[in-house]
Amino acid sequence: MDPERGGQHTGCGLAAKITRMIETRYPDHRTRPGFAKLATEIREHTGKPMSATYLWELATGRKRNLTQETLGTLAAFFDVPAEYLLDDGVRSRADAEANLTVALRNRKVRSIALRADGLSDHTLDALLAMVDEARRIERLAPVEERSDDAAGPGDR
Amino acid sequence: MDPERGGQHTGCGLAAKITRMIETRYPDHRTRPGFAKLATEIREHTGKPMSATYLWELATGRKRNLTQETLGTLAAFFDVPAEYLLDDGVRSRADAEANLTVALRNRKVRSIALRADGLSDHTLDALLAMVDEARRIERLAPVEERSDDAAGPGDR
DNA sequence: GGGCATCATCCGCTTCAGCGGATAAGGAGG
DNA sequence: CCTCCTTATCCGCTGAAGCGGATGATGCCC
Repeated sequence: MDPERGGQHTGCGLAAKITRMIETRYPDHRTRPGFAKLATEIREHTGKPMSATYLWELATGRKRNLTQETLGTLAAFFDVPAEYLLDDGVRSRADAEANLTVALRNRKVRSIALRADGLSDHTLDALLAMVDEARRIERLAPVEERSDDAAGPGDR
Repeated sequence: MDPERGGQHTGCGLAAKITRMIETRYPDHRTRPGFAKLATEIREHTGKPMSATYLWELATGRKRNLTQETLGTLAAFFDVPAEYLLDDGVRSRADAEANLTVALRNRKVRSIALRADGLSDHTLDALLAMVDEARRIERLAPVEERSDDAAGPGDR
């Protein structure tokens, strides 16, 4: 059998998310479709296959290791980012920085990130210093970043 | 086999990503480990199972519909956001925003984006000008930014 | 009451993600 | 030369993802 490796079992999360997404999409639980109807709706709406049984298994936590395809189908139908459906134990450290997507709602920050890509390391260091200095001037709290990478030379 | 649903086959992407990630992590292709060694390394580094055969199948495009667990293992080892590994056809509309995560593979760009958040508009403009100037100096192509999502669809 | 629809739940099946254990080819070292 | 290690590639298996088709229960209409 496959024991939980983390010691912290992370199973029930996905089922709750599915249930919540259903409830969100159909707030009136009197007219809420059952799994059969819902599956049909998903199939027609996304063009991808989806069965009532499987939806039930997901909502009750019986199956939780989805494949990309299923993940995409659900994400498309409920219109949530696919990453939101990723099981809680799946995210890597790099994903923690996906929080940063939040920061990027600011359009200008986004532009800066996009344009900084591809610059030389040396220039990036200079920019980094500038932005840090700017934070100091504007009296913002310094950003804490974990720095533990061993050999991570610039990709590309 | 699997009938194409979209008419647009999106298969080769993942294999290329895997290969690129390997090449990125081991730039010297003379000392680059084979799939067997690599699998062992992944296993020891992440604590999750991974087989050499499967790695090869992924890198050659033979298998492409990963489950969350495998996705997480690879994302953790290569230190990329799990969503980056999502196959190209999987992303929902809500994911468009996260496209930019690709640019954020570069660690320093990431830092800059993180720290730029919260700064005043006026400071951001200054930074934007600087980074644009830096691009000019380094003779990088100017970044074209599409302004398509001006009026947010409302979600998030 | 009897029909008809939909519900949640289950059982059994097919398909494929993922792996173990071959195989042959390419070095390094004796 | 032969042996040992690692490589890429393949074959065949197990287990689980995912589905089709039961089942009984509930509610609506006649």
